[in-house]
Amino acid sequence: MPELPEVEHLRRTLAPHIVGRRILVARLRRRDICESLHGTDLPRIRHARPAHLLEGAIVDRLERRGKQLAIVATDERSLCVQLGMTGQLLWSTRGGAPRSHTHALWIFNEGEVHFRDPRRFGALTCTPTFDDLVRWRWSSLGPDALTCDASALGPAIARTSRAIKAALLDQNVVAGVGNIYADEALFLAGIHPQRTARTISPQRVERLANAIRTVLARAIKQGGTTRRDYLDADGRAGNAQHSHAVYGRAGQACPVCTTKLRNAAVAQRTTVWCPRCQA
DNA sequence: CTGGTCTCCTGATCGC
DNA sequence: TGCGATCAGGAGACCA
Repeated sequence: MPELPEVEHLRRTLAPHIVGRRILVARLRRRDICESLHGTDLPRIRHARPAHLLEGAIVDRLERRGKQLAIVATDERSLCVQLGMTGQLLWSTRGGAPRSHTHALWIFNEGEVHFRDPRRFGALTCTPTFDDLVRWRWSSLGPDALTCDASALGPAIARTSRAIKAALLDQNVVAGVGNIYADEALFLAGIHPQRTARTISPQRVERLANAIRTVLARAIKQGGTTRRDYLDADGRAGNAQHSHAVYGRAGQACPVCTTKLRNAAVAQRTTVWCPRCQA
């Protein structure tokens, strides 16, 4: 997905188009990408009705936690969007035929929001209130990576024997870090991705927490990373991919010490690191 | 509970 | 040009 910076940039580009405006029509073109938690105590009811998808509602705000984005209405109905690997929320003013793989759309007086997701790893979750979303979906997430400091990160990794990279990718440990920014943050902190999480010293944990915030904040400023699919609400690609230190640069020179960057699978994910800076 | 592996799906790219 | 293999930014299900 889109990791935290991409979702945050999407939130910022989508908000001006829809906050304060009424959703006239909500259409779900593929039911299996949506689940609704309306009307009962779980676990999950599919076949959301248009009202569950905020039809008739006025958008009050967009909330983000980690990589998840919620559209919250003034009547508290909420719709949580997970972008998966290839999800997009695109704003358009022309009412032409939706692009391929558009699974849901919301029509406003001023334009439309289309949810596209070719690979369909994304999902929509509808809840009667924002509190319900937090309770059922967001309460198990770790601290938001953009604001997490050592006091939040330390306890989260203190007892796990997993590789630190695997821990960072776990949304219940810290919310918002994915494969790209895990590698970038570990590089900036000088920590080997295979290092056992609980053996990292408090000083290094502090350095890692700082690195995570730094890397994510920088990427947000650059509009996120676009490798292939990511676009913001206005259809624009990001620019953060041009300043990655290690991600996507296996075999090339380390930007700090010029050692050849190594790559291997860690936690089943492509991982790149500098064998010298991250000993 | 924990941690590792598998799997869902489409599309771009690469080597033959 | 065509075709199969491989690889992608995620995360929930399943298993030992």
